Amino acid sequence: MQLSNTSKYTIRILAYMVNHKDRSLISAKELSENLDIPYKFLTKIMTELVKVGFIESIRGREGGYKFLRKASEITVGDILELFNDAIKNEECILGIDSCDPKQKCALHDKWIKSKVQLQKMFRESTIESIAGEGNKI
Amino acid sequence: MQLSNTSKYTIRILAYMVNHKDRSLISAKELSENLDIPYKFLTKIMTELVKVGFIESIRGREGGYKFLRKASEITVGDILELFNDAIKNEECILGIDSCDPKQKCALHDKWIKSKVQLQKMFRESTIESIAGEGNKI
DNA sequence: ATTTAATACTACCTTGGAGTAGTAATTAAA
DNA sequence: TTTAATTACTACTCCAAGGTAGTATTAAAT
Repeated sequence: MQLSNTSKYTIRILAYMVNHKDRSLISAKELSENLDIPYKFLTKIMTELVKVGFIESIRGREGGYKFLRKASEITVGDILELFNDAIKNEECILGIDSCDPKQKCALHDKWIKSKVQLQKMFRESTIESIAGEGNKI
Repeated sequence: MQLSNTSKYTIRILAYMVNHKDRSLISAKELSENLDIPYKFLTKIMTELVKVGFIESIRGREGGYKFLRKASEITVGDILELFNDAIKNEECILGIDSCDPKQKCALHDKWIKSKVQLQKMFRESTIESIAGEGNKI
């Protein structure tokens, strides 16, 4: 029960970029070293983030990445969605296909309560809120 | 963000066995068919459950499995522990090694709140409570 | 022009979870 | 004593996540 590394990395990458918004471009090398993420794996993620439009890339010497969207408009939930890592709403925690409000599995109601709280947390955690306040990244 | 199939299957297997406690033995075939779990994968899990002492097996014709422990004394949490599927208490949700109360990651406090609720739910959900009440299994 | 530092692309390797196949061992029934 | 029905064991396959390697492309600095 945990997030994928790709999601965890992405959250930290975007938060780092927002924390250094003053600088026009940030390189993969800097991100890799400061966030302790394997360089090659990181660049793979970055290319994906470029493709979905979260960031922009400038190639060539002195190149790097730039955060494109508003930090207050991207949430942890969005990132989890992107990497298919979110908690699916229909999905029964015990994997029972036909589990629904009429014929519930034993954990149904309790799980919904936890699930709603988790989803709320993910949805309300913007990159902006994660970046600021001297939080560890 | 979900449980492993092995954990899901095990919860349902044990609940089914408790629901049929009147019968002395239950076969892998019956479990596989009624719970819609791949036969070979199920027997692999059963052997594991025998090894950790949750159930007992009788080999040979007319053989099968028997629930050994008290249904009120095995929890979903125990099962998640068994398959290394539980939420680890020390583990930062963003995967930051040095995340602790003194130097927190941005999700730290919110995550703890959700985590505690989840752990409580898993710890309080005994096989007995899952089995009864006409719940879907 | 050449070099250098950067991103992008293609192809691979590794690991663990999930699942399958075949056979051995066991034991009651026939 | 043979057969049938069961669990146990060994050894695989398949797939996706995580990660690595090498090369191509780009563009500023020299």
